[in-house]
Amino acid sequence: MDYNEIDRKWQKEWQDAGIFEGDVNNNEPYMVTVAFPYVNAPLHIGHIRTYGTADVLARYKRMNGYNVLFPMAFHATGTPILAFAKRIKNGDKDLVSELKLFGIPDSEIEKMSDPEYIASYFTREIEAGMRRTGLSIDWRRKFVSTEPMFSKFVEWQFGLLNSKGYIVKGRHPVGWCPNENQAVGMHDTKKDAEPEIEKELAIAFRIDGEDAYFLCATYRPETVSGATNIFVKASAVYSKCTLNGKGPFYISKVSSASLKYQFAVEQLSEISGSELLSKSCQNPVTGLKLPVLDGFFVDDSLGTGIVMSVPAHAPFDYAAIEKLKASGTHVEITPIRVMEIKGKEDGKEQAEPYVDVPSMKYMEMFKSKTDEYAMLEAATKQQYRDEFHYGHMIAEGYAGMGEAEAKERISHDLTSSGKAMDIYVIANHPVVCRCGHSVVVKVVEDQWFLNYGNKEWKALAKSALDGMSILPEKSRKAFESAIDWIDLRAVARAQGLGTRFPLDNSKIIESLSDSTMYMCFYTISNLLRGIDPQLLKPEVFDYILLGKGSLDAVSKSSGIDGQVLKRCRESFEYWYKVTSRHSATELIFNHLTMYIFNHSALLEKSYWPKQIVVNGTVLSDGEKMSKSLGNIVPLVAGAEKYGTDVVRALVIAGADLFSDSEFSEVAAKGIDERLSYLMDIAGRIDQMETGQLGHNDYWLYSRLNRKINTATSQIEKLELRGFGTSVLYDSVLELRRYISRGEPNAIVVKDFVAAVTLMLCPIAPHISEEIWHIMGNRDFASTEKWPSPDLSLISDKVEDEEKEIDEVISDAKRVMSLLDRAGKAPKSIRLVVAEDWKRSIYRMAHKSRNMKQVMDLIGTSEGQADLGIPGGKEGEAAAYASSIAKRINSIPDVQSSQEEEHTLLNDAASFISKSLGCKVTVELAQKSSSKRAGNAHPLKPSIDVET
RNA sequence: GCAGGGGUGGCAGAGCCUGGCCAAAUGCGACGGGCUUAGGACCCGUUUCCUUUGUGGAUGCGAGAGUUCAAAUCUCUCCCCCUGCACCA
Repeated sequence: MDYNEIDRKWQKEWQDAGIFEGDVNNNEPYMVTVAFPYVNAPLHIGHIRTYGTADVLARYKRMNGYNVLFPMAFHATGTPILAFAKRIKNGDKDLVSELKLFGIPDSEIEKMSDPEYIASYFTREIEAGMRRTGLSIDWRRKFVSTEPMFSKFVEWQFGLLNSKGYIVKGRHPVGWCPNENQAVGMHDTKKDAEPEIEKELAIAFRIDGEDAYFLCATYRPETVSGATNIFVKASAVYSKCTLNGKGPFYISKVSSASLKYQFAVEQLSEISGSELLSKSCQNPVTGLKLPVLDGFFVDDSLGTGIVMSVPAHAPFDYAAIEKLKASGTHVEITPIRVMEIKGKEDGKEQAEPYVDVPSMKYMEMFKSKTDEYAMLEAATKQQYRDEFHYGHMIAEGYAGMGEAEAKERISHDLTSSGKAMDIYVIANHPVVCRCGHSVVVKVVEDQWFLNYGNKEWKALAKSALDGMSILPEKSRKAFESAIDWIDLRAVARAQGLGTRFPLDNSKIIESLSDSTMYMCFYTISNLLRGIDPQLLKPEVFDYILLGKGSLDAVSKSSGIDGQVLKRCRESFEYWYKVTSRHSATELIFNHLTMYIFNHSALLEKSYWPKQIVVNGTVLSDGEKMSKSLGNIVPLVAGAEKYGTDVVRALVIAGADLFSDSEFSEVAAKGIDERLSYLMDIAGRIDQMETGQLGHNDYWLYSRLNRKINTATSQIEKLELRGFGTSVLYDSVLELRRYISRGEPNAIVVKDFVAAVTLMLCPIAPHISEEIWHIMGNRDFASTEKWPSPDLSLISDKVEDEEKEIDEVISDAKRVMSLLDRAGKAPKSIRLVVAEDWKRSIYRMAHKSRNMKQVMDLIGTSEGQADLGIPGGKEGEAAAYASSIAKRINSIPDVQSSQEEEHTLLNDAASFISKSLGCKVTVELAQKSSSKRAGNAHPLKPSIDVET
């Protein structure tokens, strides 16, 4: 079928009819918003996961009579667009080839050294892509996050946050490129490595006979009392310097250069590492005299370039000492153990021989590693892991404490007595900036933060969350932890596009923080369009969003027409009552949580979000879509190639909300086949007969109404995988069976296809619309009423009976194939229907799930009468009951009588006969002459194949 | 490391909340057959093992233990995988 033609036709019809434009009216409102796209790339099919899921909800709600608003805007603030422009300017080949992958012409790429142009180009492209995908968006409300009128809104937001005391000032470590002199994040580094910043404790070891210290950075300050010596790198250059006026300290020259982004560093002198070897110092806790040694593993660019050596707890330290000994250096060092392992139940440590030097044990554990360095790394990791979980201090002053507690206490003790200080390091060093320089840690003073750590604010956010529906519900826990976890968030940056930070005009508001409330702005963006942004003073938004002040006063002071202000207020009040927010799962820990916080802080409770929906991503043939793999499917190209609805169904309904969905050609073909089948049937209804409804017809009605019932509850919860399977795949199966079973009834098929088409509409709107019109309807399926189930037509009995027919056929086929193997050809088949007393026994067994009770009943004459066992059949009944005793737990609930079953099979005999290619007769067990009559069970007639 | 989500048949993926018609839906793949000049599409069958004029049995849902008349489903322990971890959209 020609999807493209159908897609375009209905997109145009919808557009012309304006059915997706939402305006205030008397119906119940429902507003759906999605994380707006960042305008530095075209859409690929992965985007449709989130946008499409939101669209499904919007379309579903629309069909349920809600007045739906699904708006869209564009995100352009922040640094990526600037970086993008710069890369184009520098002729970055990777970026250019990536853009070409999306089919962007050279003539356009050339112009992209201008950030403005990038934003406008992709804004157009993305909108076109969304339109091409049939998203039911009200485009009249679109805006870009860099627009002046939106900036005014953001300024209002931050002014209000500040007045509530949620903005604070402090110091903060960031990844920093000393060469480019700016903060760097993941997208600024080679291999897109995220600079992981960790805090270490730098401990000062007083040098004997000199007013100076060795400054050792360590992750494990709790082991300091086990320090037996100091390691330096003999070949490196060290610097004697003060940090923030303290010291003087010896640290490596390289580290002194990077630490100046954290401290005021005053260089005093330089000295070679080998010269340090003659010095000694004191352990700050135990007072032990520590020699200085050359450590083979010491890297002068890590930490401070000086390491405290704890051989008992650090495999590297132990190994370095052994190495020195082996090379003939005179070393007299006894490892000192500071903790022991308790509570590990595998018993290994009881038997271990190196109890005084635990690190030896761990080295032994990984001795199979060929590479010594890898062995030591593995040993270090394992030892730390064990000691973290099971370690208990034995060192004086901290005995009995767990590792974590001891670490905290010792750090505190050392820091408060001036013997140590915090320093930040790049944990995954080296992280290299795109410019080629190693990234260091810079502590930014006077940084502005949103204080998400504020207790009252957290409580507000929690209560907002409690009042919200979260889909899928199982992700609620993630939100709860996110609210607990989120703390200070830097909010002003030196660079990037965006809104100036009201408290410091030299800064730009960070781009995730400026997009936490923009959903409100949709309700008024179309009304404010054309108004001079300068008029949008805070009191305007106070009035519109908070209902503060009087219309006249605000109109007068702002200079904005009172009618406009009034409509804005009404629009906000109307739409923002019920909002559903959609995003991908990875935004739970930042955007979505910030969204909750900001809404709960700024708006009245009645305008807090009502629902958040999160979804997984899209894989392409099992792989994550990535530029390097070249497996990104651009959205428009995908829609053109496979058909919009095929892509939509695949991506949206291909997986559970929370898991990743899979895009593959094979699956696309599968969807295509089903959609084509439905369309084909719809076109053939006219040629079908009508007549009296038979068993088969009631079966299809039962299936249909059951489907409507369950599918509706599934789509309510956006369980779209199950929904899609039931509405698309199962429907096709059911229709096929129905048609092959006998004369299809036009009315029944029409009812079925109509309901299925309407339910399919949110997922596959274009094809549904087409089918709907093929069936002779004039109005849009998209605005049609969602089908409601007729529960009275749902019948377990009818469905069980049809299932019985299918099973008779498949069982008979099996028997026939066995006969075939034996070289016998079937002549005719007799189906023998089980007696009613067997049904009584089944029912009893099903109800009681206790065969003894049933047997007891058969044993009494009253029981026999109750069960309808004819005289003389007691023995047979008891034997029968015991024969089914084994499967007591799987005895079905039988509703049909023998008479009914007989009629059913008789009526279906021609169908069964046709399926088997053999004559079929049906008889009652008590009247049957078949030897196999006794084998008949309720719903499982005995099949006697005569040869 | 912390937090969240997972581990089901050749593969993908239901089922798990609310234990029992679950040898486990559905799809894909594979194999055999039909249709066809042939291929595709379509249709039928098989796809853990054993048994077989059938509706029977064994094993079985990451590993182990437990609760129960009964466990893929409930409890505990362990192993493994995925995602996120902040100034970055």
